[in-house]
Amino acid sequence: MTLNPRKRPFQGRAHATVEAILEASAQVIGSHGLAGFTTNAVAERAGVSIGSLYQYFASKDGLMAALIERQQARQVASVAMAISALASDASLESAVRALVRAAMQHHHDDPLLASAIDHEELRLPMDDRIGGYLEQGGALVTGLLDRFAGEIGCVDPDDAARTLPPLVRGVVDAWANLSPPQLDLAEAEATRAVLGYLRMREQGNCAS
Amino acid sequence: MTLNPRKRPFQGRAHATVEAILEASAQVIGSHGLAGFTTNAVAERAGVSIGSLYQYFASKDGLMAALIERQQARQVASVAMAISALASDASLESAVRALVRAAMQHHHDDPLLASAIDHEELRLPMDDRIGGYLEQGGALVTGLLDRFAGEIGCVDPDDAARTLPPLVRGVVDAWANLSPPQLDLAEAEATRAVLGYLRMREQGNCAS
DNA sequence: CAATAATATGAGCAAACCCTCACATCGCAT
DNA sequence: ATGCGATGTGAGGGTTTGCTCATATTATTG
Repeated sequence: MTLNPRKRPFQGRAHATVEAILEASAQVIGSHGLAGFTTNAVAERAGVSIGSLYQYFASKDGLMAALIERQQARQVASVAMAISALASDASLESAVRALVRAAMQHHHDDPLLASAIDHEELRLPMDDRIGGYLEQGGALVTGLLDRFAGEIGCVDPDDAARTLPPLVRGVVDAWANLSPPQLDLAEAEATRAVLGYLRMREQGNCAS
Repeated sequence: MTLNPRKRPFQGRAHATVEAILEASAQVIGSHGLAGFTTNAVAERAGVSIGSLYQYFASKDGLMAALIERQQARQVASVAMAISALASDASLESAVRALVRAAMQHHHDDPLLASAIDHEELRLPMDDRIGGYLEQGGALVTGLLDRFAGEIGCVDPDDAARTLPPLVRGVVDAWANLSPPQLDLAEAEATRAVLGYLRMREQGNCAS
C-alpha cells in the first residue's frame, strides 16, 4: 500500500532497468493514455520481466508516483537551464519567451502524458514528494522577476511564481493540441499573457 | 467499438436512468479518479443494474464520451448565463471577473473530474462531438470582447477566445488545489492575467 | 574459484474487469 | 383487461488485471 520505492538499485544495470521502466511508462501513457497503462504493458515495452518491475516499485501507483517525480524534476531542470542560458542583457520579453519555450517542450511532446500526470498527481497523496520541486521552480521564477523589477507592475513574486507556470501550461496545451498544432501561436499567446500579467498595474495600490 | 449511444430513452424514467448514470460517473471519477472509474462502480452508485447501463451506452468509452459532452455543455451554459446576467453598463473588469467566477465553479468543485475529462478528451476521437461547444464558447467570448473594443489592445478576438478559457482554467486549478484552497487569490490572479492579456499593446503593429 | 549478494525471470493466482443475454417488470394504447 | 414495446435486472462468461514467488542468472567479494 505504500507509494515508496521497494528496493534501491545498487549496480549499474539495475539503475538502467529502473530507467527503462520509467521511460516505458511514459511511452505507454503517451500513446494509449491512462487506459492503456498496465504494469504488464510497461514491462513488455521496457523489455524487462514483470517481476523486475515489482522489485523496484511496490505497486502500480508507486510506479506512477515515481514517474510524476521524474517529470517534475525534468521540468524544473529545463526551466533552470533556460534561465541560466539567458544573456545578461536580455530583455524581459525575451526572458519570458525563453521560459515559455521551455515549458512548451514537455507539454507538446506528449500532451497525453502531461494530462495524465496532472490527473494522477491530484489523485495520489504525494504532497511531500513534489513540494520540493514546486519550491525550486518558485525560487527560479522569483529570481528572474527580481532582475526585471523595474519593468513589471506590483506583482507579489511568490504569487507570480504560483500563477505563471499553470497559466503558460494551459495556454500552450490548448494551442498545441489543435490539429494541426499551432505552435507559433501557442508561443505568441502565452508570451502575451505572461507579459500582460507582469506589466499590469492595479488600480492604484501599487507603490510606483 | 462505437462511441455513439446505443438506444435513445423514450419514456421519462429511461431519461432519468441515463441522467443518473452520467451523474454517478461524475461522482465516481470525482472521488476516486479514473482509476476507480469502472462500469460496475458507476452502475452501483447510480442505483441501476449494470445491464441498464449497457442499454444506453455501447461501451465504457462511450459512457466517457457522453460525460465529456455533458460537461462541455454545462460549461458553455454557465458562461452564457454569466454573460447574460451582466449589467448593461458593466466595466470590462467586472465582466472578466464574472467570467472567471463562472469558470471557477466547475473546476473547483471537482478538480479530479476536470483533469480526467481533459485527459480522456485527448485520448478519445471526439473532435466531431465537441467542436460545436467550442464554437459556441468562442462566439460568446468574441461577442463580449466587441462590447469593450475600446478598452482592449489589438487582440484577435478568435485567438482570445481560444486562449482565455484554458488560461483561466490553469490559474484557477493551481490556486484552488492548494490545501487549503486559496479561492480569493485564484480569482484575483486569474482576473489579473486576463485583464493584462486583453489590455496589452504589442510593440507598434497595432492599429490604435 | 567458490560463495554470497544482487538482479532478472515468467508461469500463474486471485481478483476485478467489461460486457452479454435470457428473463422479469413496467407503462401506454387500444 | 390485454398485448406489446420499452425498460430494468443480475448472474456469470471470457478476459485482463495487479502482483507473487520459486527459480535462474549475473555481478562482486574474499
